[in-house]
Amino acid sequence: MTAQTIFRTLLDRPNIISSKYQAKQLHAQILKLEPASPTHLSRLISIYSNFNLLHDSLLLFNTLHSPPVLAYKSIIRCYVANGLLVQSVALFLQMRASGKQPDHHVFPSLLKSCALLSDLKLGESIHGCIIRLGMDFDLYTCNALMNMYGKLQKVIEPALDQNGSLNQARYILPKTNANNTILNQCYRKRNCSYMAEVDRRGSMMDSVKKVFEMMLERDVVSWNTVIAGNAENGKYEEALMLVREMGNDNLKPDSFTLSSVLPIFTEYVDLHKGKEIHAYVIRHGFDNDVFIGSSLVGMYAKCARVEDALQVFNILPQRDSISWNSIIAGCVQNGLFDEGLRFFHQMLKAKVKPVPVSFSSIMPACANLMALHLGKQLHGFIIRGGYDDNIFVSSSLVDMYAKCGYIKVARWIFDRMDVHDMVSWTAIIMGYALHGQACHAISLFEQMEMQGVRPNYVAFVAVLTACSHAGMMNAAWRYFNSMTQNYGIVPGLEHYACMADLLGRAGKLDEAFELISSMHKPAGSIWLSLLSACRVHKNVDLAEKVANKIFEVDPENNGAYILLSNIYAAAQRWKDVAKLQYLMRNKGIKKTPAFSWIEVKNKTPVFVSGDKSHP
DNA sequence: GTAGGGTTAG
Repeated sequence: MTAQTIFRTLLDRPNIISSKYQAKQLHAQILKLEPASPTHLSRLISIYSNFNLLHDSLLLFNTLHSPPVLAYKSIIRCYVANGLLVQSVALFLQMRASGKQPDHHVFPSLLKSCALLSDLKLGESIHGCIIRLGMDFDLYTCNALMNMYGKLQKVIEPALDQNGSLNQARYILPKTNANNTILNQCYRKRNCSYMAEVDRRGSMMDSVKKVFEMMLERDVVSWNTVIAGNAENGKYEEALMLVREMGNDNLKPDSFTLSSVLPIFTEYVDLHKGKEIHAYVIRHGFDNDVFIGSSLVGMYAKCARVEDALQVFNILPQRDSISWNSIIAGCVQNGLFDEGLRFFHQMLKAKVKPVPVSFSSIMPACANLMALHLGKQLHGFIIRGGYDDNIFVSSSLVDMYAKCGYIKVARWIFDRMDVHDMVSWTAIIMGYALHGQACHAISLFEQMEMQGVRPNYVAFVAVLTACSHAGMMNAAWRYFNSMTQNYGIVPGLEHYACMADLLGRAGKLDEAFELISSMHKPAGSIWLSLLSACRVHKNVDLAEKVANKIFEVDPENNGAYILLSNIYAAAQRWKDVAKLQYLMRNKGIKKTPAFSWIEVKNKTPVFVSGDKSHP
């Protein structure tokens, strides 16, 4: 066999080339032997682009006068893999202009570009092109189409208002990561005007369904794509139904299916179903899968099973930044702040680069520990790493500074955010509420409503807390009623607690009693705040009634015993005090002293009740 | 051509 035959064989079967080094060797040898033909050069480009060597591919590509489809396809794929999305679309247009017929290898990467650019119009026109070329029955192309529509739904749906038209302020343009700024800006301008035209002719999930139903053959990727599309867009029952249906095509759930399904049970806080999936994972040998590992950690953490989450994390054979984030968030969400911080440090030590999620997961630990010093250090890290344009990161910073006592810094960060979502509004409103600045809190709440951002359950907790701290009874009732009437949110324990607290402090004890009694299942904690109001307003009769309510639902509530005993003492009913203390001794009830702490000048003094040791 | 993790709660 001559050298030429060997190289031709290699070029015909590019899979034999197994490293970048081999690819470059082959290139060098071919250059030495003969002037390479466009076909051979295209195959080399294809090999280079498979190894993601964009620079080498482009150098070769630019030597071609009329590049063959294979060369175009390889460069487009390589552009997308390197995040040069605008360039990939531009090259596709150039290819069409040169009269080349795209084959079915071109579209999957191109459709991925549309998804990453969040450009529905472009995606739909490429879909049209696919249909005209008769490629709408190609398996890979259809899978990519479904993926694109599913991803677009996820970005566009939340930015649509009630009329189905796009709210520009809520539509966040993706970062195109292109190094050609002018091209990028042109693209964004075009994209904006396109997006403004979007009317909701039907949801993009309908398009996913249509493509799926039209397909002649479906493989496991097709099923996984349509399952993930439904799961990511909150259509949980549809997703689970599809998992059951894929068996009819003789397909079994694989690791992709499972990591799309697990977050559903996490969302449902369904430990039982989650464990069933865990068992399936173990039986089918998916327990080394880092994707599934992260989902399992998240599922156990959400179900308050931190021990199980830790166990899954500890036996993971490999960890990436997402599995670290899962365990960090899992600890923090369950109140294990120090453990969360320890994992964060361990992650840095393991040389895993933090991502925005790492910061938004760890920051609540600083906020709840009121660890200002640490929070500031992380803030520095965030600024240096350029993570501060992330809405999750900024919201967590607003919350941290507010909780650590720096409401002005919190407001400064809030004002410098590009866009505000409901959570960032809620964080700053709650900040003002905690600082007793109800006017600011209420004014911001109204600004939020005016900007068309719908408050949710937590946002009402924030504004009601503000009212309650400032004794603003009328405003509180207005918001409490507006919650159900205008937004259809059923008031929960926290909302009732604010109202009861407010009524109690104002001395309207009977009204408070009535309000709490009207609740479905009032918890002990809410009665306790009324009991405390009874003490302030010296109403012993009601206090006894309230205390009995607490003992009914929570017989071990030591706060209730202490409060009632104090109320008796204040009324000089010493016999009742003694009776109560006898009862407490019998039941083994002891009050754990509460304490507070605050970080001042890098020191954290701790206070107990009546403590005068710190000047 | 397909997957996992995040901010707000007296």
